[in-house]
Amino acid sequence: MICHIDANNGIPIYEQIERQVKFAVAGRTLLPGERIPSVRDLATQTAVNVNTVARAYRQLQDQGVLHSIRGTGLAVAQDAFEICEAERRKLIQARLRSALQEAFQSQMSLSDIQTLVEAECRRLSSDSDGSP
Amino acid sequence: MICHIDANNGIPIYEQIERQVKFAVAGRTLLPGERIPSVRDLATQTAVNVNTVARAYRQLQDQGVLHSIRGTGLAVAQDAFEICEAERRKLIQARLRSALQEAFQSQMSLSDIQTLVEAECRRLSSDSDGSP
Amino acid sequence: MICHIDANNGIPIYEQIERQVKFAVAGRTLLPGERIPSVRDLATQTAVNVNTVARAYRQLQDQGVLHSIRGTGLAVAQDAFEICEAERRKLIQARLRSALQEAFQSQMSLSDIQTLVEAECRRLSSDSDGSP
Amino acid sequence: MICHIDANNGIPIYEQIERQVKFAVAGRTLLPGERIPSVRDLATQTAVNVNTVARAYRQLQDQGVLHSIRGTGLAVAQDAFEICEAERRKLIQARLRSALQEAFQSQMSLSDIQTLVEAECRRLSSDSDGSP
DNA sequence: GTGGTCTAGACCACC
DNA sequence: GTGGTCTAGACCACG
Repeated sequence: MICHIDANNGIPIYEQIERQVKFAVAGRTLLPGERIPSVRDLATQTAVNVNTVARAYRQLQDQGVLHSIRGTGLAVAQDAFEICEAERRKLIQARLRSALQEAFQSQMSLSDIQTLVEAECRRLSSDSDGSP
Repeated sequence: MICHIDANNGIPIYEQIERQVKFAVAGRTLLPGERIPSVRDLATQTAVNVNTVARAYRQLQDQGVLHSIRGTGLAVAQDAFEICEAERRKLIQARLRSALQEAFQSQMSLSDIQTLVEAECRRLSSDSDGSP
Repeated sequence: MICHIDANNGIPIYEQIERQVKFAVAGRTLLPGERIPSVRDLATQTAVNVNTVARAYRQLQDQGVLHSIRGTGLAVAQDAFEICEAERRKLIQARLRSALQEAFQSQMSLSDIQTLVEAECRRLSSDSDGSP
Repeated sequence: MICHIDANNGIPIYEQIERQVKFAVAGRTLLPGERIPSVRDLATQTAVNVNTVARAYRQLQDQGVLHSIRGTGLAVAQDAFEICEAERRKLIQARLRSALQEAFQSQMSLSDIQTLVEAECRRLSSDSDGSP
């Protein structure tokens, strides 16, 4: 599993890790039962402190996404996929909704909003498609 | 001018005030030259700390949206409308962009995203249309 | 609020704090809406590291027992009493159950168990009653 | 001898094994002189690491419950019954005591506690009695 | 080797 | 003043 951390984007590092693990599970990159990298491995790999990774993993355990096998490490829980998929949808929907709501409330017209959304979508797909 | 503050949504209170003032100017609710509520009034009205309101006002002054009238308080600057309109677009675009980006990065397909956006737009326009 | 910590009883310190806060709420010592000691205060008062107290408080927030008032501190949530009361009952019941179950499974007779329980209860009530 | 291990209940696995061996001896399921499963057998049978079983056995030897028969394995010591019976009482009493103590400290009344205990006892005896 | 806990000390944003 | 995050380094129990 690969994990990209941006230490200066305002979002707490442990939350970035949390989210990326969840999204990986929701996207079938991480399968139920599979072991995840040890805290020490992920810490060195991402140049983040061990405690920070441990915190992310701990919170994922609290949410039932991971479960610990004593002395052996952490693995994705059997029912993690459902949890993560629901979570992903919820997170994305919430942010999208608040953004659109703000746009709408500030008296921007619906067609203006649509135009903006389409422009962004084009940008995103071209970023991932052709030119890097 | 009415200002709604949510103390626990993660967005700094002073920033919420800033945004709402700017959006009010951009939406012609606050007109250039018009006086705005005193720091104390807005503070008591919104149950927010005086320092926090003062900070928001100060930053609005720094950006040229407000200007002080000696001994009388603060008023909307003459060229505030242009500033705020541009600002509004920028702010909304930024938030929308980051929301869409996240959706896209989480391996949600573009068509799924579009569907979600449309659903939200319908919800918003129906909220403002018929039933309150 | 007073909090007693035993650093060497095997139970994590943050968990001891968590439990004592919950029990205080369940026992009406801490009332909904009431402010709790700041992390720094409780830390010095109990001779525990600030981070450890902060962790306990954070987990209590996650469970909806506390809520933070930005820049002001933490307070007991409005519906904390119900949560804590249920939690208390659950915790106690679980431990009692597992203890009794073990006793029973090891072929100790029910009357023996009852005797043991009564002896303990007498000990406990006399500890708190008369002689210290 | 049958041994049930729960890898994630907080109690160290070696301790679970220790307890269960002792309780088996105290309950006349394992008789003095009888051989116990080899480290490897118990390990595979319970899906536990060999080292962990070895550790449990070693500690049982240290306490005089088991003794090694050169080249043949381990057997229950001749005076193991007395040791284990006393130990069983001690272990059960300790756990029961701490559970009751916690209940009491959390401001639950003695009569409430008694009620809870009785309910649990009823449940236990009915579980073993009629319906499996 | 694994995760878990704790400490100490620093820095930040917010009020 | 408040809580929140992060780092560094230590120690522990478990396998």
